[in-house]
Amino acid sequence: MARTAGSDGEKTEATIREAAVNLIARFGYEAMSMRQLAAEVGVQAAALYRYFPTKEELLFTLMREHMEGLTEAWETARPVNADPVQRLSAYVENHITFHIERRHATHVSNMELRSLSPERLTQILRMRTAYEKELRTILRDGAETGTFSIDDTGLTAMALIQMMTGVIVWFRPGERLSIAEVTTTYLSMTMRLVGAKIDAYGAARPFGRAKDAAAF
Amino acid sequence: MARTAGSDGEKTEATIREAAVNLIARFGYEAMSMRQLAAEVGVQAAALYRYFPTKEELLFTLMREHMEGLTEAWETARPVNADPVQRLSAYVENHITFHIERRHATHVSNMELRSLSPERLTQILRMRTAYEKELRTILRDGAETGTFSIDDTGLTAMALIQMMTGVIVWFRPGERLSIAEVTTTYLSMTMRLVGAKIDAYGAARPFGRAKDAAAF
DNA sequence: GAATTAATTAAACGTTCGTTTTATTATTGC
DNA sequence: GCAATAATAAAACGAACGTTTAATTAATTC
Repeated sequence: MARTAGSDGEKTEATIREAAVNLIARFGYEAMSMRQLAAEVGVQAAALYRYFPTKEELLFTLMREHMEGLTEAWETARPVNADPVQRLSAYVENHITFHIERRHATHVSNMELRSLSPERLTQILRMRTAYEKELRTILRDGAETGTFSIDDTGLTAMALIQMMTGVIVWFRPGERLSIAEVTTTYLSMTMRLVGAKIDAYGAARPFGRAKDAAAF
Repeated sequence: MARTAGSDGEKTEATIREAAVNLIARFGYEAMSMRQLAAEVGVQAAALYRYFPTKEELLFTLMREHMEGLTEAWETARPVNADPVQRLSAYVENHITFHIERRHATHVSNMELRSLSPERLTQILRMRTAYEKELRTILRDGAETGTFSIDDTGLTAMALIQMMTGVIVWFRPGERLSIAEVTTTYLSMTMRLVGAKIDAYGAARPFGRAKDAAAF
């Protein structure tokens, strides 16, 4: 009926975050109750409010940190002074790896946007748009230099992102394919989709050369 | 406080279906209350239970009919005795057209699966799997005859479906692009993604010949 | 070791939810 | 035009929801 032995705020907060991502991904934000979350964490529902003032703020925190993580991952992975093929390769690889490794958090960020207040929705969408713009820039550069042949840059960017993010719907770790195999195949499909020149792509390939060269 | 003048069961049921699809697509199944739905229809909440025994049965009905509609549309559109390129073209065209014209129902069928009971979920997933299998068959046939060059048939099918269905996320009728323009561009991207031979595709093209020939 | 602060429980609050019950009126069939 | 039935309204049910308040104990500080 009060503070329990060995209790630690930082640990509790981390446990809440983790449990919330899993529960929301599985049941949905609206369907997850604060009591259910508290039970999963091992505390009473009231204890959650020491860490997050409202249920929506908890959701927003999860989404914001997911988007920040994605942006940071890309800033780290983004090659400097590279040609469009290399940059597109890096984007695809980073996107798929990041999303597969954070399947549940991605599910939350993609499916629960409508549960955010307008202001918070705008904030998340702004981060998402900025991230997607990076891809559009790569595609446009590649189209202008003749490396890619693309009808509609914006439409192609959306198609690629939907295709790549869709991996989390069917991918299950430890089954038929490894992350690396999935990434390789998606890289190959992406390059064909944007009409990348074989030579330019072949020269830029970071891994899996033999199998993919045949795929073209 | 009882039956109202001009009330008609069939009309009311149709109105409920329509309003439910829109509300669930906008707010989500869990977030939509039966009272909210009733208000949208213009009746009391109790009246809904004359048409659907539970909220979940209502959701299931909407999903089942959406999947049945998709299956029927494909059975009508499916070409007989056609080569893989023609069949893939028909599949893409049917899929995109159907989904764009039923954006809200598609949203419901894709996002609210976790609100179904296990038995109903299985039933919907069975219909979906059967529909997706049609695409895998086309891809496999094309790969075997050398018309397509594909790494992994199952993976490519999932990638294509995610890419095509993703249209409903960003497409808004009456904006920059028409349905036909979107379909044409997606057809072009699809054919490149599966490595279709240009000649075979060009010969099979049902529409938009000039623009798309250039796209390859 | 006393005072302070951090972490939590237990209980309750008002609201809303899906659903049921009962009564009432419009329409239809004969 | 009268009985049967279809279509609704009004009110209520118990349960669950997000959240708040107050009390209580563990850990930390000095």
